[in-house]
Amino acid sequence: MSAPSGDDMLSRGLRLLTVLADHPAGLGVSAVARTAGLPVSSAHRLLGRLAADRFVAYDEDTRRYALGVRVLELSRAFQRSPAGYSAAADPMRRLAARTGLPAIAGILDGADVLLVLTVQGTQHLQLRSAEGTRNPWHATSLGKALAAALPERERERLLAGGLPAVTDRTRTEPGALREELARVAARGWAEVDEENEVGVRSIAAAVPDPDGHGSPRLAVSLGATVVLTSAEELRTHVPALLDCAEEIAAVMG
Amino acid sequence: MSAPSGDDMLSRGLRLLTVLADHPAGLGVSAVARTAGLPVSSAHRLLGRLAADRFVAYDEDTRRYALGVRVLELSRAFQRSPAGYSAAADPMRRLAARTGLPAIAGILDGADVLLVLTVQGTQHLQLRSAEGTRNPWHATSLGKALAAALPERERERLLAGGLPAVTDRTRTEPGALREELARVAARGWAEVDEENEVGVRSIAAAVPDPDGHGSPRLAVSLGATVVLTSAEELRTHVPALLDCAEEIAAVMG
DNA sequence: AAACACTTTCCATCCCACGGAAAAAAGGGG
DNA sequence: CCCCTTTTTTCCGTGGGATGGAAAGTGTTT
Repeated sequence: MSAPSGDDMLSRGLRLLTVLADHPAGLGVSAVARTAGLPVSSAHRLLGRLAADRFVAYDEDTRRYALGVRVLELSRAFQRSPAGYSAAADPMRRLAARTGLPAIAGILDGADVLLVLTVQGTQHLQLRSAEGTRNPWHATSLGKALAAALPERERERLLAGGLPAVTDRTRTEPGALREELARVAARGWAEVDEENEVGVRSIAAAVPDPDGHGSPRLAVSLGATVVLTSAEELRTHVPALLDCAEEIAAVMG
Repeated sequence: MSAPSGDDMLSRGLRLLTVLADHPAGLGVSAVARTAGLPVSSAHRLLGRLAADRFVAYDEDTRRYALGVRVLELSRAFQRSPAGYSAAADPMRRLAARTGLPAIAGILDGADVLLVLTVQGTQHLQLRSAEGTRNPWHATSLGKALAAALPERERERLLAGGLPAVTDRTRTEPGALREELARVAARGWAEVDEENEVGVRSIAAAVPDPDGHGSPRLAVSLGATVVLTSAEELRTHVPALLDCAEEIAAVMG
């Protein structure tokens, strides 16, 4: 809820990393310091340390800092870890093969859905590897599926946290969304129609919690373009989607 | 050469991250402290900060720490940055489509080749997304292609740095390897035959430096299994490989 | 040339990271 | 069930190093 990070050297350094993550083209010392809210000399020192460990790359010519190669290694390790949900990859591949559509797995992280695994479909709609992307929970089918399965307290907290419009189809009314989540919980899957991105619709189902208790951490979705796939056609894949979700639950148990 | 990192709070925290990266299953406080060479209380404090920023995930039930979701976001940002070589993706996709083989791009990082971009081939040989993987430079075609294009000083430093055997086909003689690199430099492409992984052969070409001066940072390779593709057949793809390397150079210039 | 913006270095002050130690908690045998 | 071991967590006094303002160095714009 409140500021998650302290202000020690470590948290400051990590903050610099996220600042650089928001500026892939690279940033100078003072620009980094400005956006991170730090004195220039401190930023300079911290960036030096980070660069020594190659978590940031320093371009001597342009005198700019950007993320370094070490972050790649970390993410690879993460994706292989249980938290990386690599166990979900095989069921998702089968789902994508059966339906021809791209399959995406995501988790709820704060008020965002974080995409953790993507499998390309066979159609020529190739979504760029989106792992690590954030989206507002209320604008995505993954987010709705996950929110619907949440304990009431947390679900209400999400609803109270603000529902900004992403497209002009995004639901922004807490009341209407609450009702939709009830329907989602009842039937076991969620749906989104150009609420997050114009031209894209998707369906999603939460992966049942293998532990039996607690709410699902993970959800799977199928995406499609509105021009190629009607809402009705997309719904025909709901059984396959639910199968996949249960397969994943079985594998992770 | 020497220890690259200092021993302040920041470097220690980053070291903990790499420790956790080596243990995807998760580790307890004392195990982390042991492998990182830190007092338990210090590791405990640092892990707490890292967890507060969600760079590590803490499982309250098992009391184990593992990498957290924030690293995913960082890597995504990295892959989109110029250093992530996303510009190479399109030429590589074309190369993979033309040849049917998986294409891989890598850079030299110390004595290792770090894979930064992979594109699946159309054959059923699907290499697992390998971005972030390290391999000894002298056992890979990418490494040979990059080393051959290096200034002599640096190339000799690599040769002097030790050439451990990976498979029983790995070249471990500095003299022989030096000669091979000379041939690679002359003809513009490198080749590897089960020197890094049994059953896999590959060819690689360095991407000419767009700046004109300086040595290439990036190389592209095509991989194949020995059972499906003979060395001769693989060599027929050399022109396509060189084309791709030049396309990438053009795009990045 | 002068004014400006940025990067890098320097250093005295002060704060906070440090780690040993102890407490608390969690297993694990007998 | 209790004792013993291992691990996790908390506590706290000390000292070293992080801190940030200022100045020097560097390059760019008007």
